[in-house]
Amino acid sequence: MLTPKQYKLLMFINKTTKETGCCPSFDEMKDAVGLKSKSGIYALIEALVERNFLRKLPHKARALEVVRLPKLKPSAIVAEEKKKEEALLNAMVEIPLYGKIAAGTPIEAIADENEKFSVPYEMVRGGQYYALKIEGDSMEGIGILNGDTVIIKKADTAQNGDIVVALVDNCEATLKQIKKEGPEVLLIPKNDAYEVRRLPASRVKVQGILSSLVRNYH
Amino acid sequence: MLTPKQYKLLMFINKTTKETGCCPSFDEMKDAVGLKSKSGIYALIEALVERNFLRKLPHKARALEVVRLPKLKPSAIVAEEKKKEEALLNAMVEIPLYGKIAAGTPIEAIADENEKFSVPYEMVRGGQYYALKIEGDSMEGIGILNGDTVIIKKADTAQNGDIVVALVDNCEATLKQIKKEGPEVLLIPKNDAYEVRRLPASRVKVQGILSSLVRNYH
DNA sequence: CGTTTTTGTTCTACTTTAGTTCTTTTTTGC
DNA sequence: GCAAAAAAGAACTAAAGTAGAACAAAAACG
Repeated sequence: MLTPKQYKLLMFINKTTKETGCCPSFDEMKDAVGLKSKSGIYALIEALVERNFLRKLPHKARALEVVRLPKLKPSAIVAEEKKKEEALLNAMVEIPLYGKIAAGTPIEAIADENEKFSVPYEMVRGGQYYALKIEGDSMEGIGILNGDTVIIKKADTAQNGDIVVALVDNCEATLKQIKKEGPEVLLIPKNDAYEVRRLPASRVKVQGILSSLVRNYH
Repeated sequence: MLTPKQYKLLMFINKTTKETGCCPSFDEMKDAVGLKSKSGIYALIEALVERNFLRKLPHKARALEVVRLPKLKPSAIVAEEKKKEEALLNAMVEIPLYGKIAAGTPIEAIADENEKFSVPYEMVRGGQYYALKIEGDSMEGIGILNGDTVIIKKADTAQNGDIVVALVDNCEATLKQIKKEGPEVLLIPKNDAYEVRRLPASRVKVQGILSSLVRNYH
């Protein structure tokens, strides 16, 4: 349908008009698709207009409109994206470190937007993740220790038995195993020194599921 | 679609109309977008009317109406995409994954050169590191569980109390806490079901010190 | 009401930015 | 290695933006 260059240009035009609200100029386009002369852009745009992907208001500058987008990506683009994905596999990703969460007595999970935690991309593929620093020993029984960093996948539902970040009464967050019992929810610590909390389901919100754990010794 | 100036003016008109309840005058607009003459504003407005972003009630002053605004992506999405790009630049380091090590009965640390484990660079800064997969439960007491991956810093000496990879009789490697007692060395599991091994120092070689731990839950 | 002030429109002249067309060069695929 | 396609580059045309002034129309005001 489209050549890779045409596809790439069309996507760039679509993206920038949506992001900035105004159409890019030919020079901006040539930089974006990696050409050194805008005559090439002209040819690509003519082709896209002819195929009815773009419309241009005649005798106007910066006046292109995306008519439609192709359903299929050119195979060259698909291959390129696969390569990018592979590159990501060897890259690191920063996820927000939202602060400390009690594995003992519950405290608020403080949302400090500035702190970041770096993890391998594979750990956080497909989904939104954040990190929390464990404070307390209530989950010691399953090897989650004071000072560990846990990586949480955002979710608002969980299976019975999952370790979840649970928000109680909209003000205190805690890491516990969850178990549903009819209209009630059990928050189960993994340390005999702590007691299971039994709460009406309405007071408990799941904010994420434990996905990984990282501990540094020295 | 729009030129940058047109976009800026449209946004200004939209904003002030909503905030003050009445449309700004041409002079206010020229100050807002940084022009010194309002004739330019006139031209911009004509262009916006022509593109159907504005409507003006004829023979009225301060009588512009915003018909529509260009569709923008939510800024959150824009920011997220930018972050993804930046993530590509973040480097990860691959360290050898030497195979499974018993945290229970000792087995050989199999040196499989091909397997790699990716970790954030910060975790393995300054020193040589390798990864091992934990098999067994002998270190459960300090939160090192079956299936965990531990990151070991190469070293041939250790402090009392360190968790080390110890090679016994040059053939079996195991992860244990180490303690020196005169001519002997104690290898201490952290699970009451296992017994402390007491060996002459000559039979035990330290091959590394536990540095970090990574656990994946799902 | 008519006068003053504010506001909008038009015109000219000019600069900058953007789009088009053409020729030459490079790349690509048989 | 040759023909076709793609890209680069220069030269040109067109549109957008800038500025100032003159003027017309609408709003404000006593």
